[in-house]
Amino acid sequence: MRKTIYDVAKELKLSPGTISKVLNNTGSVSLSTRQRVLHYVKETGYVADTNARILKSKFSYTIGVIFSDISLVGLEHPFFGSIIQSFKTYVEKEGYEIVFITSKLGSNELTYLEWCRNKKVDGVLIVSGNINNAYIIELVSSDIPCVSCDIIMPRLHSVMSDDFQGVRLAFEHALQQGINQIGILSGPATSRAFWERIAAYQELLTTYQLPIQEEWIKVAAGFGYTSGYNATLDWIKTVKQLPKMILALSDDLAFGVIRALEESGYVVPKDIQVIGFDDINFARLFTPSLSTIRQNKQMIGETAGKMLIELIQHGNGKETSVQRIPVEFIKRNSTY
Amino acid sequence: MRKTIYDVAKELKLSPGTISKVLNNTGSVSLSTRQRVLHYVKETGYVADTNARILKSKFSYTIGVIFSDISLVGLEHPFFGSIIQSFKTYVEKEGYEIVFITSKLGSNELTYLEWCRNKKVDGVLIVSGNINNAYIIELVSSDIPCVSCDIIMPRLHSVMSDDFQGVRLAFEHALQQGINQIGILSGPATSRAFWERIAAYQELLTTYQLPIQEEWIKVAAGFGYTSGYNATLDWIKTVKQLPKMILALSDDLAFGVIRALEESGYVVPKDIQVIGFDDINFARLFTPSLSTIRQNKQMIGETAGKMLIELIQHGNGKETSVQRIPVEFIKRNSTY
DNA sequence: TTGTATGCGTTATCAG
DNA sequence: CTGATAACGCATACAA
Repeated sequence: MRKTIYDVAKELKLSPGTISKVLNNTGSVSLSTRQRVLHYVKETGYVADTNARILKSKFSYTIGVIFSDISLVGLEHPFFGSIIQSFKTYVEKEGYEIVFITSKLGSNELTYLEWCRNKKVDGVLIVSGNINNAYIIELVSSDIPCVSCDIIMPRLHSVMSDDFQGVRLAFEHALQQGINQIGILSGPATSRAFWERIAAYQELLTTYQLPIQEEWIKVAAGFGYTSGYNATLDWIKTVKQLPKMILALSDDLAFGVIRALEESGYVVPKDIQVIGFDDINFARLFTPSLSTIRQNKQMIGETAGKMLIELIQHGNGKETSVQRIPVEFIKRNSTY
Repeated sequence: MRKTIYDVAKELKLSPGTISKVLNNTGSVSLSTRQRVLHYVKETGYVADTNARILKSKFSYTIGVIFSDISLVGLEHPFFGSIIQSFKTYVEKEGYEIVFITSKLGSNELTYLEWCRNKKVDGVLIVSGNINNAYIIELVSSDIPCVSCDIIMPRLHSVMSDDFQGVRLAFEHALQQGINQIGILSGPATSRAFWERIAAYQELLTTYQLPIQEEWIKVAAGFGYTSGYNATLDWIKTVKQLPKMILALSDDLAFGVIRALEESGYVVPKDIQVIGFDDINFARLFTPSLSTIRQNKQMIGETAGKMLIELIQHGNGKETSVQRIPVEFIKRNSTY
């Protein structure tokens, strides 16, 4: 049997209450006994039972993670997977633990909020999810601190890349070379990141006084390589004239774009330059190596962790905020 | 406040004990009241408090996952990340939940076993870890069911790829073409998968009566692209004659091999054919697209889940076993 | 400052 | 078959 707080109390000839106090830094206890307890605890390796503790108190030192499997890739997602990892690393350093929220507990179907109440999670990271999902709305509307690194909603704190800056960097790289025929290939506009970048694209066109050409905005059916590939083939077939530079809104899409262009007889970057978005690991290994807008996944995850813990510990949490993490243009061989 | 078992007892004019019985399918209760309770519970959405439940019983319906961050990439690991994902999906379907074991709880340092005892995890998946790690040994030696998809130890059940078959497939592909100069590029032999494949390589050489040439076994310093690249450059510099086919023991390494060969003036596959191992997503997008030994990550994760749950529920668990999942040769353009 | 008592929400063991 | 009642291990308000 595991050692309980009663055991250590007995061995130290103290009361369980006193032990609890020094372990939680609460109440008042004399320095000498405090040290005696601390010392004993360290020697013996006693640590309070987590479940009993959570049952009794209102906190759990646990953070829930919502990862709606949009594309069913889950943890292997090249972008969100990294963010979760750095978030996890950060909050664990702070003594928290992460656990995936699943909308079912054993065999019971639960809403996210019910699940969180049941587990008494202190806060939740919404990695990705749908703004219109009723469960998400319910959760965000509750008193549980939430931070997201993908979606933006009222009463939700978000941390994500500076998408506008990303698109602007692509523009600047084009204009520097005197290129003003810039196209954009997006994934499904159901994703905030995508439509926000499209909006940035449109705004920048007018900023730089470039003609808006609807046919230079192409939307692929999915998020991955194949979608980018197919969309580009279709694009080539239907457009009067292709732009000189294409900004693909994810590296995966960009890979598809490039292959489709090549197979259609275009040379990248000579005929058309291509820029990706994300800078996933393989961007540099692709042929041609991919110029791209690097998102700082590590900082996004870490910042989200910092922000969430701050909200948990010092409350004042239900205002809307969006913190933007700078992106960076990485020049490789798919552009000049 | 959340609804408790007392509330539903009161509303149904029953005792809490009875409610508990029907919820847990234990003890005996009349069909009529059982149905009444079940119905009420479904209507009202009551679900028992997890922490109270775990506190009282000895199980938690929770599975711990150990993922020693060998290479610090964590969840983004292109191979293990996928396995965890499919494992997670499977066990969640069975009503279990996964949680990462971290060797610290709040601010306390714990051994894996202590951590598991504290959390009362029902079983653990050891995704990757070191055979000589004292914590791992302690855990595996305990009564807690463990399954691994990377390491092999006494009293541990393992499920992993059929590495011997993988190497054999590479050999067969070479011999089919009349090629008998086969080299192997490995990562650090601290990894079971690597040294096991090297052993298979050596065994197959004698099986097929090919001369053993020590200089055709090359060991890179790390696991990734750069390691493969550097090792290959070094290889080229020091070897009398390169083999006609190189089996790289991971796709990442293979990418490095190919780039190094190309930069040294060799043409892949004309001069030298290269085969990878894993079939990560990017393998088909590399140039040339990578022929590789595909590991069935999905089945590994699922099988591990199935096996672990079986052990949890029907015990009889502390024998050593190794279940091998078939691999598959995927022909692409880095070989003929 | 320390100890005692009660409750957190369950499950399980008994009587009835 | 059903209902009290006692743990489970801890935290906390309160009494000493």
